[in-house]
Amino acid sequence: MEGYDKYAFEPFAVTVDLAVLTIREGRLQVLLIERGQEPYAGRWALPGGFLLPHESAGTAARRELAEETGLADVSGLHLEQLRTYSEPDRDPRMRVVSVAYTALLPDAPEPRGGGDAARARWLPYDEAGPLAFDHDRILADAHDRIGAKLEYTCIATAFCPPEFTLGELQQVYETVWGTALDRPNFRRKVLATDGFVAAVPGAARLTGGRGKPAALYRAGPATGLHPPLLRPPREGRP
Amino acid sequence: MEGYDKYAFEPFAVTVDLAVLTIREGRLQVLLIERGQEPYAGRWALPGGFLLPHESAGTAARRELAEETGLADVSGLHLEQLRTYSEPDRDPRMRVVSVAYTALLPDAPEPRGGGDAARARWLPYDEAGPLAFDHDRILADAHDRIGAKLEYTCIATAFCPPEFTLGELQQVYETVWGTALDRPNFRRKVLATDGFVAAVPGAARLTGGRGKPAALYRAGPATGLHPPLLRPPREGRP
DNA sequence: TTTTTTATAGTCGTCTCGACCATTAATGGT
DNA sequence: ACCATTAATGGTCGAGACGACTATAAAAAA
Repeated sequence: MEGYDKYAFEPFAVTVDLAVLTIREGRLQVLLIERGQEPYAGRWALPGGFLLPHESAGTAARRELAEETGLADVSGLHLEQLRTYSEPDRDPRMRVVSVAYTALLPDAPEPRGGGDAARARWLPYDEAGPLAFDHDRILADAHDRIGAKLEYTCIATAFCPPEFTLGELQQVYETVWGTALDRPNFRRKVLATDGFVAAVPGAARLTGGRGKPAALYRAGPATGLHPPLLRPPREGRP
Repeated sequence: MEGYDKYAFEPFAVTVDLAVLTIREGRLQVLLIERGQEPYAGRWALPGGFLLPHESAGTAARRELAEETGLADVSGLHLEQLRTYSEPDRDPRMRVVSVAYTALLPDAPEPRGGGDAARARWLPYDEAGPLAFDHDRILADAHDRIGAKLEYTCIATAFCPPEFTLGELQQVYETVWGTALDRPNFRRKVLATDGFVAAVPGAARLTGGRGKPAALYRAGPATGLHPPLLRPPREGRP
């Protein structure tokens, strides 16, 4: 922050990129848009765009999220800064520094193609082939971060609708981590963690299919998990 | 990343800011430089500077770290991106987007005033009065992040010299967290965590003052802590 | 020598967690 | 109507981790 007068500084273009994640059909899916022009024409990319002159990166991210998903109200969604990507050659045309954000959505409406005429769609995380720019890296970083934060925060509820069953919450963990969890143990842990979830008092229940109907819960006031809900250690020991 | 031709984009200045932390005299201290010019002339600020045209933020951060600390070799130091600050009014002169980094130093040489003629010094974290710009916020975020990462990573060794005692390692935790830990329990936990520390085979020992000499350890190959070393819960329950 | 200081070793009870098994309440098929 | 299936919920049991605490060892200071 020193040397304003001593050193010349280069102007950069600053953008935000969004890794918008949801769980559809039991799979982790990501919102992608198809690029219409070079470079990477025809390739899929994370949604994003330039910061407007008087916008912070967070504000720009929320604006882009609204535009790209077509949702009327994005104020309640979980939006979190991931990290900033600034490799000099990450955009072949010019110097672009991008602040990446991760957004978590509960339900998954088919995206109404955003402001641009580009196509937009959900794609399963593991099928999101090679993306444009360094977006593969950004997406992988987002997945890592979310997986880690499931352990010691309550963000799993951000993937769920306002009222959800413990089975749905468990599916979030299993889908993001790619591992199976023991249902009674998961239940015991979640209910023992103060403020994680709150039972819907009306003893309401949901009928999703067959089997005993499940009790409904809402997200609780807690944000952190103490002690954490640890991911089961990988089997293979190299 | 769409709309290059549709929307005009504003050029921004991009800087890096560094929260350089160390432990001196049993206290968490931060490297600060005194601003010589307006705005915030005479105030203390985090070191930092503009990205050079062909530099990534990480490269710029490491360069600034070397310049500011005067250390010959900063390649082994722990340097990690914290987050990006982009509020439109964070610098009264112009639009500046800053990528903040956290650096952890083992020993703490008195800083040789960097390239700029500004004064540089270590200051205890809790005495780092009001800083210039939004640097109070950045510094607090860095402290939060480091405190959290002590729980589930091995970064504590980044505060220690190449060879250290378990007592020194424990002091890192106690200083950053501001809590006392039980020595035998801390020892048991660290030694039980595979790859956290490795005993120096020569049965070497260090004489720091009185008392029984302690065995020396080096940082192990592990980076994560499974299960984590949880911070003791705060006493007051609001 | 005695006291002080710090490192290291060990104990014990509580709590958590993983791996199970059992029960309940719904659906679908015969 | 009956039974198999499915999923939620409830509970048990043993291993392990952790907090609190006591004891021993090895050095310097008094």
